[in-house]
Amino acid sequence: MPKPPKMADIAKAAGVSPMTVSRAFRRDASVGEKTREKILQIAEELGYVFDSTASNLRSQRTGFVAVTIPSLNNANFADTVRGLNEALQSHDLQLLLGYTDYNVEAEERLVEQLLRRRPEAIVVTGGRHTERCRRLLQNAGIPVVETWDIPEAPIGHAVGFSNADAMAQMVEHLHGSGARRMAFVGGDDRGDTRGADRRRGFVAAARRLGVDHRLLALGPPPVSMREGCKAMAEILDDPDPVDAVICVSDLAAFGALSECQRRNVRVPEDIMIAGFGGFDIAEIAVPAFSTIDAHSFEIGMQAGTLLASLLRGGGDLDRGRVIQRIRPTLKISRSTAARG
Amino acid sequence: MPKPPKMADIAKAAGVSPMTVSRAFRRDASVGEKTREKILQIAEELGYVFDSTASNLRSQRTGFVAVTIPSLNNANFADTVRGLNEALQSHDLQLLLGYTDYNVEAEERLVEQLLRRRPEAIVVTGGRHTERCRRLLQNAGIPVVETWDIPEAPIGHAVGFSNADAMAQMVEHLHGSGARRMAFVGGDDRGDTRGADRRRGFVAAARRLGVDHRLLALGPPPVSMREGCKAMAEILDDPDPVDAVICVSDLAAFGALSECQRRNVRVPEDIMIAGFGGFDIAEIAVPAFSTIDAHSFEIGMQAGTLLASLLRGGGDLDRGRVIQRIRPTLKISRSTAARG
DNA sequence: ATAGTCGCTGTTAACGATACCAAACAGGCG
DNA sequence: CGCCTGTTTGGTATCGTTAACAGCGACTAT
Repeated sequence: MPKPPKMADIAKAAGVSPMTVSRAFRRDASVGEKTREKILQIAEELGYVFDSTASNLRSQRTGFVAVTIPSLNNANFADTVRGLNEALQSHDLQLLLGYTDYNVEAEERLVEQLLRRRPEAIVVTGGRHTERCRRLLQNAGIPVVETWDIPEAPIGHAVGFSNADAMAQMVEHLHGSGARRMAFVGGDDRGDTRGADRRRGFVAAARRLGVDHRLLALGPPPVSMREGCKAMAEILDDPDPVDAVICVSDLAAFGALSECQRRNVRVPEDIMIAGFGGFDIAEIAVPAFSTIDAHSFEIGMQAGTLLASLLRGGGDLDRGRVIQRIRPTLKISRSTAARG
Repeated sequence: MPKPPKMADIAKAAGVSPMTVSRAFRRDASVGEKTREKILQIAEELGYVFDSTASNLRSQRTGFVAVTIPSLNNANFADTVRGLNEALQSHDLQLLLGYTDYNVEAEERLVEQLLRRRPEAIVVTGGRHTERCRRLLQNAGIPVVETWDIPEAPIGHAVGFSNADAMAQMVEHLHGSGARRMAFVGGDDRGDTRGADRRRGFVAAARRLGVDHRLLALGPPPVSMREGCKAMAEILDDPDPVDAVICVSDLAAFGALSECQRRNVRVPEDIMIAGFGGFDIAEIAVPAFSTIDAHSFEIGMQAGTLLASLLRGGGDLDRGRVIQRIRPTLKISRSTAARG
């Protein structure tokens, strides 16, 4: 098997210097139009594939943007990644994706692994990190964006919202619909700081409104539909049930809703249900249930746009620390309608 | 801002040669245990982060496995990616992910872009590619795995199943439950070859069984819940409705189911519904609906395991072309129960 | 004692592209 | 015709690591 051709081979075949071939492969470079076409054609014929490993080393630019998310199998984070990708791909920036499985130690390892690849920027989910992880990010010398939270002490930029406030809004809405005894269904939140923040917001708002409240924890995140079923089963089996159930995610909320249907418990007449995330299912389920749309896609898009302008934007790099606050939307549906 | 340290700096600080530092950072290399510890400690103190761009170039190994999937926002593909990741991460192989948006031209561009990064292997979804894309993959000189289909003429290895056969199985099941007039709800399938295969399987089986059948196409993939609603609305508005509806994905099936609930159409008594994908929702919805579990995670896991053994497995690289056939599981639920 | 083996460390020269600088060339203008 | 400006092209050194090989001391077997 012959070795694959390199630029020097193309150069020889085209009767130009390797430098000219290099220029022919880049948008910005100045090469005669005819020369470029000839070079590209010869490259195609010889089956040349540009080698970015060499380019990366010499130019000290990889075109990578590293991204850490807790889990791929979560429509919210997937949407954020989609937004990032959309904003970045037109600038020749490639996502380098890794997941942390809702675990800050795993995040630290992952971040180190990603930084070895010399990304030009890094996007992390959440604002809680190990000490060493913070240090790594700070010293990396590249733009850092924390998403989904607005951390108290951001490392670099941030695009997110207050999970606690968003949840508090939902509690107020339910209270306005007449709910007086509420349950919060969440997961263990050692690693899921967003889940923990939502729970905090729930408790704070419930206290403030003087609403009776209880908490259910359901094992490690991500909290799925099945867990929602179990939680609702537990709630309904309780001799002294609640008026309203708020779930840490729409998946759990749907599980809860389905459990009600199985038992012929009416929603919202017998019990109200609300979720979090703005998933399609909240709108499609019967009855549709109330949720909070955190605008996952938008979060990614904004983080991506910010990075694109920082990395490829020309001169105005010094806009300092950017804290982008997204406003989650409360989407009210029949599942939390006030009782006639 | 001082420049970040490189191996030579660590070497100087530790009083050893750069080569020894290099060895200290690798598992396999032979370095004195004391020396290694000292080097790693000094590296940590100086905030050194290993630079794989240089390593990649010199060693001609990147540790990348490139993956193309149609869309991240699809639980099935996300599961496959999760399986891949699980199988590969313990071998120091990083996924390099890109999406094609169900478009073979976009796939071609993506594959070229990915190959520039010199991955050690590439996993693509599906068996249909542009001519140039096939050529690129063939000439890349790395293992190629096609997943989710078993192509007629595989480029390299394959891990998948016959979408057509799987769907035919479902048609047979519905026929066995008494359905005699069926509709298939799918998307435009210019790019979605898996969707197209499922439709083919549906038509073939329906013909074979002499079952009346019709097709609904609902715009570009991915087909979502909303499209399922619309399709079911159309079907129910038809003065001459069908017995059973098979959807190209579970999301569409759930949409269809919810439309029935809105209209108080009973499932399965008035109409049967089946989906595809083995999503959680099929099991949780009320009624639970029948689906085909394609074992998405397993597909990724097997592709990953295969690659790990090819790339890191030692000597037995020559096992030739591997065609791994996954057997999808028909999961039968109440939505397609035979009428009493 | 001597050769052979093993474990560890050092030296040199790449990997394949591009930054940087210099040179060749074309065209415009007085 | 010569000078100047701007575009296109070429030569050289280099990015930071590691493959390949050599060297050195310690230990074992004969």
